[in-house]
Formats: sequence, structure tokens, C-alpha cells
Amino acid sequence: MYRLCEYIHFRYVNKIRDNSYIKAFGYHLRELRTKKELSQEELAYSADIPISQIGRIERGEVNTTISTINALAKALNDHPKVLLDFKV
Amino acid sequence: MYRLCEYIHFRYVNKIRDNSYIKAFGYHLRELRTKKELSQEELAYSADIPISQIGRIERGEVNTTISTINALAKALNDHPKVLLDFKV
DNA sequence: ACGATACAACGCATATATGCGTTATTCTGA
DNA sequence: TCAGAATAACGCATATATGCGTTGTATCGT
Repeated sequence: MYRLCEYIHFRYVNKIRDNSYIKAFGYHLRELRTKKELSQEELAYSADIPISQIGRIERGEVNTTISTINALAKALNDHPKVLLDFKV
Repeated sequence: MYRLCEYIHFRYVNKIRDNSYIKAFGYHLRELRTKKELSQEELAYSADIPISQIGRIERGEVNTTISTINALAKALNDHPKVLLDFKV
């Protein structure tokens, strides 16, 4: 039975998203940014990311992707792994 | 002029996604997994992620989120930063 | 008081990550 | 050679990350 998905109705649930982890990441990013005395706007400009997205990340509203982490790391002159170096 | 977005037509472009970086990440994840002699299916089960998603990540087809990295790290008994510890 | 600066919060668009199933292909050991 | 295991690849659904603009709020120096 190919293409069974077309005929079966099921409820989609994203199980992976982890709010406590993305909040911890946002807090950590804010610490890295403020320690380097950068404003959100300056970081946004360096990383070529909209400032609104920087805000959402720091407030822990979004489940950031590794490409974004890479862009932020370059803007902060850090290795990407530094951005994940925090405790939950 | 509030809600200007409603009236202005503009083309949306995702500038952040970085295919070479997500490919390098996938290759690195595959190395971590095979070094521990785990099949994709075993890793998928431990991390509670669909096996098809593990495959897509390792083939560098998707821009993985930090929640997924966290889940994979737990399943691999590594700190999340280990998953970003690679060269592009 | 007031203008400037920083950040929060919203509104809405598109692209895509994930979930979950199936089918196709490749690898591997007896 | 060939059956089973592992992986690739596909199909399609929903949730959401991002892009880009605006408005709201707080702080601060003057």
C-alpha cells in the first residue's frame, strides 16, 4: 500500500522542541553578546540576521538552527561549540 | 502606517541556511554514531527521533535545530557542544 | 520634559524542520 | 548467490524558523 499517508489521518506532534533548552540557549547567547558589549542591533548587523530574530532567540521563543548558530558564532568571533557551552 | 506588510509585496529569501555547514554537521554526526557502533535505527530510538530524520540530518538535507542536537547528544552520551566540534 | 537608544512585542509572509509512514537501494555475511 | 540489515529516498502532513517590517516600552543622558 503505497502513499498510505494520503488516506490515514493522524495528528502531528513535534516532540523534539524543548522549551527549557532553547530558553537556556537564549540566556547564554545574551551573556556572550553583552560580555562583548554589543547591542542586539550590532550583532544582527554582523551576523546578517534581522534584529527581531536576535530578540526572539534571546527570549527563548525559537528553536534556533545550526546555520544561525554558525552565523552568530562568526559574528561573535567564537567557535560554534562555544554557543552550546552552557548548563541547562 | 501600521501593518504595512499586508500591502507591500516582497520576495522572501532565507539567507541564513548554509548548505556546506549542514553537510559538514551531518558528516560529523555520522562519525560520532558509527564510532559508537550504533545504527541509525538505534540512535533514532534512543533520541526519540524518527529514523528518516536521522537520515536526512546525516545526508545534510536539513538545517537541524538545537533541540534536536540536544536530543542526539543525550542519546550519544555527549555534551551538545561535542556535536558542533568539527571543521567546515 | 525630551530626544535618543535599546529592546520587546507584534503582524504576516515564505521556507523548511520535523513526524510518520512507505518503497527503493546498497551493503554484508553465510 | 541471496536473504536480511542498513540506509536512502520518497510522499505528505503540521509546526515553526526565518525575513522584514512596524509599534510599544523602558532607560538614560541632557
